[in-house]
Amino acid sequence: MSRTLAKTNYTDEEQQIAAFAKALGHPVRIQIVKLLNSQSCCHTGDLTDVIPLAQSTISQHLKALKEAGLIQGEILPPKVKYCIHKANWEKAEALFQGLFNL
Amino acid sequence: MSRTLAKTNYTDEEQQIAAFAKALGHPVRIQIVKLLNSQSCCHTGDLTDVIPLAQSTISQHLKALKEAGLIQGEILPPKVKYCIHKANWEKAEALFQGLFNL
DNA sequence: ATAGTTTATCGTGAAAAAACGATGATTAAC
DNA sequence: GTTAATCATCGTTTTTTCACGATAAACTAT
Repeated sequence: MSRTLAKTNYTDEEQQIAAFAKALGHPVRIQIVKLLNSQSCCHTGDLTDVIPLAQSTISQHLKALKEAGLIQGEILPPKVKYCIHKANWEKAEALFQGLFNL
Repeated sequence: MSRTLAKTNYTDEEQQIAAFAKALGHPVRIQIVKLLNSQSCCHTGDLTDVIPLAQSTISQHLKALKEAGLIQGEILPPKVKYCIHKANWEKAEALFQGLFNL
């Protein structure tokens, strides 16, 4: 079976750092992670108060950050508490540091 | 005149780091900046040898990195020599460092 | 002048991102 | 059981990204 005719040929590290970078590639998401870092955590509602975007839009951005692994959400009915995913955050930090200190 | 009904309200810093992150948000572009950092500089042709993508596609990615300010190109006919834009690279480094050390 | 090399740009198509309103799901409080 | 609150998901539209081939631009070398 011939699959992947066009080889991808990126290292895991390259893909990982690109994924982190992509997740941080929007000013709203920068705002969000900065907020989550300053306060230890916060709810979606807190964000909709601060950010002039529709609630559904903010939810989408949170999903993007979550899928990249940079944040995590704890369901705490009827709210959801979002926090930085510390382990992955530090992983991202290390990757960027490695990239810039070549 | 009413313009900008939906206020943007991002700081320059947030926009700047998001722009840098966005430019780094693709594995090929990570590969490219890594290459440009290891060798001091290189030509587009060198990249097309290493990366299995069409020449026009690579040129597009170089353009994205250039517009973000992370690299610069010196026309050296008939070739173009690409290098890291050192000042902006260090600016990006500082911004990411600031983001991660909150 | 002709031909060759190198790179950017144009035009296109497919896929993903960004934004919104509306709807659903879940739980708390009454 | 109704109602209110909180958040995610769905469906949609618009814009942007990614990739390609083809063409154009610029300079070398013959």
